Amino acid sequence: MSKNGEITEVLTRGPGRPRSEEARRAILETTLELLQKTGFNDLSIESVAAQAEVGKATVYRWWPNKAALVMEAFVLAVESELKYASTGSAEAVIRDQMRRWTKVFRTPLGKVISAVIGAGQSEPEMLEAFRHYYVQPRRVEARKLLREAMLNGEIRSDIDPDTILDLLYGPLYLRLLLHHAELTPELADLVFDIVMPGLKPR
Amino acid sequence: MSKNGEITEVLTRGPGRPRSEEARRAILETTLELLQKTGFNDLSIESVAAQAEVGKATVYRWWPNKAALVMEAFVLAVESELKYASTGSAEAVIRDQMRRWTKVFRTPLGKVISAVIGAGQSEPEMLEAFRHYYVQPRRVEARKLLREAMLNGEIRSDIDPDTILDLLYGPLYLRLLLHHAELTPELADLVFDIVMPGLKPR
Amino acid sequence: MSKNGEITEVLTRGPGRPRSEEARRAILETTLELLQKTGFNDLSIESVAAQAEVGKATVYRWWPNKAALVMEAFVLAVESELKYASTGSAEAVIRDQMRRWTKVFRTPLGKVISAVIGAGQSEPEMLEAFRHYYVQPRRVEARKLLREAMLNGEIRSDIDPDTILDLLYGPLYLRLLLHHAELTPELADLVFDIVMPGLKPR
Amino acid sequence: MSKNGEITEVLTRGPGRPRSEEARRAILETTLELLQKTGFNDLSIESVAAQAEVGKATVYRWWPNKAALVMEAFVLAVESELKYASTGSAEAVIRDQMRRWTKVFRTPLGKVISAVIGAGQSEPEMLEAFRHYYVQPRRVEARKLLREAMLNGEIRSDIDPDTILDLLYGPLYLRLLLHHAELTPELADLVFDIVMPGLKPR
DNA sequence: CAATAATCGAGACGGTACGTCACGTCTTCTT
DNA sequence: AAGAAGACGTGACGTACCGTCTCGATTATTG
Repeated sequence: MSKNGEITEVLTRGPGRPRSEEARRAILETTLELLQKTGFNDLSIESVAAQAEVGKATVYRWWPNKAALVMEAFVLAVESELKYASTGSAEAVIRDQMRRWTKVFRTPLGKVISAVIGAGQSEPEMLEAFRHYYVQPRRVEARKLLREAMLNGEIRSDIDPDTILDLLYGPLYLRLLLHHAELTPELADLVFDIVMPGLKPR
Repeated sequence: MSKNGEITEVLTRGPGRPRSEEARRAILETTLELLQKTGFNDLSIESVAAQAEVGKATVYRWWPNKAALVMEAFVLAVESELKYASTGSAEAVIRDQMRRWTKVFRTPLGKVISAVIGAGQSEPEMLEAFRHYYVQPRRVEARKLLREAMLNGEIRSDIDPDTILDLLYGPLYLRLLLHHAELTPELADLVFDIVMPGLKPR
Repeated sequence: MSKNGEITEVLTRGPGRPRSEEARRAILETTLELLQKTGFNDLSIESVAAQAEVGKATVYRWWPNKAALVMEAFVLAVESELKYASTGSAEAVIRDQMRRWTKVFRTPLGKVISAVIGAGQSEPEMLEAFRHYYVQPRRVEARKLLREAMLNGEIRSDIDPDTILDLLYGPLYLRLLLHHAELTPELADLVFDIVMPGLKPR
Repeated sequence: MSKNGEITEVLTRGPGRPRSEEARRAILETTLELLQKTGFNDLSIESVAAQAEVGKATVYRWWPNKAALVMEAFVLAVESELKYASTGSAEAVIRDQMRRWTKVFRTPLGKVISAVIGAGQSEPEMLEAFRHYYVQPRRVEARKLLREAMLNGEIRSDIDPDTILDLLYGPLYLRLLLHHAELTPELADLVFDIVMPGLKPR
């Protein structure tokens, strides 16, 4: 993310004016706003700096390029969304996760996520960051539950849990990215109900 | 695509020097080449014109912007790939289609397709073109087979055939776009085998 | 001027469609019109062709460049103005010529003439044409009269007649080109009256 | 000239990187050089920027168009030439000025001046600048001397001093612009000698 | 409490690509 | 053959951002 991790910044700080937290926030918020409004391609650092009322060099001092900036803005937008807790059986939790996703995808954040994936097709580190900061953290719990269900004999154990998650989320992502059909909680249920039988042990 | 459809161009042509087919081909081929090499973002019309040894104005005369140009180049690249024929049962044909896809996605064309979808997140008409020129033509046969299978009672008839195709192809697209795992014919088989049971009539 | 002199064109003509006199006239008239309206720099052959409803190639077929075209338009505009006749003594005739000039300079033709001289600062052949088609023909009579007056002892004979004409017309041209003061027949008289004493034999 | 007058620029300067004096000089010098080499029409801002090793935007930041740029270059070239001093009677001083002019007109600066007047036929503000920055400053002294000579009864007082200067310099400008005869100090003397008798009180 | 140092905003800098316009040439059909 | 129509490669136009730089001003730590 930013050049200095938070810990070192607090404990040992050299002389000189400290980084303006206000500027940082303004830049990231403006980035998110413009990202939703104009998309990744038309988002210029020039316009971020102008709208955030910040010097252009201040942006470049902390983020090496547009991708890094957008990435951090994206992470900021997405991290607050992680605080949830589902309870119940493995199947109930995953089904609940999937439903929640379809709802998140329909907020402005959905536009940000598809913009990030889109930009990632040109910028590999963008994609890497998306997987690292978004996909993986969200799969942790589901993966654990799937493994437990495999041990319990509730689902087939000859398939990689991540592949199962690809099967469940792939159709949702497809609609997010291709816009050829609506993305609804009902679709999440349908996908889940169709895929599950195939996961039962024979 | 181009301003004049081919038919009217042949039958009734006004005065004036006709469009140079050579220039058109050079531009589209160069576009494809650069698209694979540098991606959508770094592809500049300036460089296309230079490498195709064509005036920049000639590009702008026929394509209003980069998206339109890339779109037509994409269609050109993709249309020759449509000529195939699978035979057998509905399930056999669809399984075969899916396997073939995973192979196409690994050629340079795969890079073009993901670039198009990526760019489409910023440019709606790009996405529209992708759906219209790529997705739909390829789904025609599968959709027909699925409908027949529904009538025969081989698969559930309470699901939209396109949604079924989303279920089958979504996981493949996910790997194409997120690059988090490999895209293999075996994956196609696995997806097919897991999804199919859920489609059987209860 | 045009590639083929008029005589050969009439006497020996090859096969093929003859040159369109209508197009020629339309081009030259449009040129004059645009020359007065927009000046030499902003006059484009593209716009001449468009406004004259003529193919661009037709312009280039007969005139090698903008300068040549403007030159011929200028000559056309100016040649009708040559038909006059002054009578009387040398001094009376020259004074009359000078007065007439100041009047011509104030018509739209004056704008054309100053545009031609202006353009001539960049294009030598333009200047050459101006001198050949405008200045020289108009000086013929005055020069003859001056020489006679020298022989008669009315004016000094130790000065080149053309230098005398420079003395008389220089101040007028200066006002035409610098626009720092008005160009009036009275000025012509004043210049004449001041210069003449210095031309009397001592 | 430039957007900020020099005085305010020194006294009160806003924030931001200050204008590069080096770039300014390089641009103006390159402009002068190209103006003499290629004339006004063929001088492109693109080539000025390239040869001055300066971004094109830097030129456009400070000069709105080619005319403004050439004008300031012209003023720069001409202002150093003003520092001279003639002494003696009114007639001696003016004669001396005229001779000096014919010499200046034959240096590369002469080419610049005729280019400026030529361009001025299309661009009024160019002409305005020429009169304001070149003609007027140079006429100040001569005008003063002429007025004194009128009061002393040495020359007619019924003629506007500027008209007298038109009479003296008109013939010189005519040769500068029409190139039909050489521009020599002897011509300056001849013009002076012929015009003066007509200026004596009757 | 000064000196030092890193930050801030502002904005100019050398560049690159944009999309447009006119150049002068060409290739077609029509007259 | 010459006409109009109009596409061609070329190159300059004026604009927008890029990422870097240099200012004066501000805000912290250090001697």
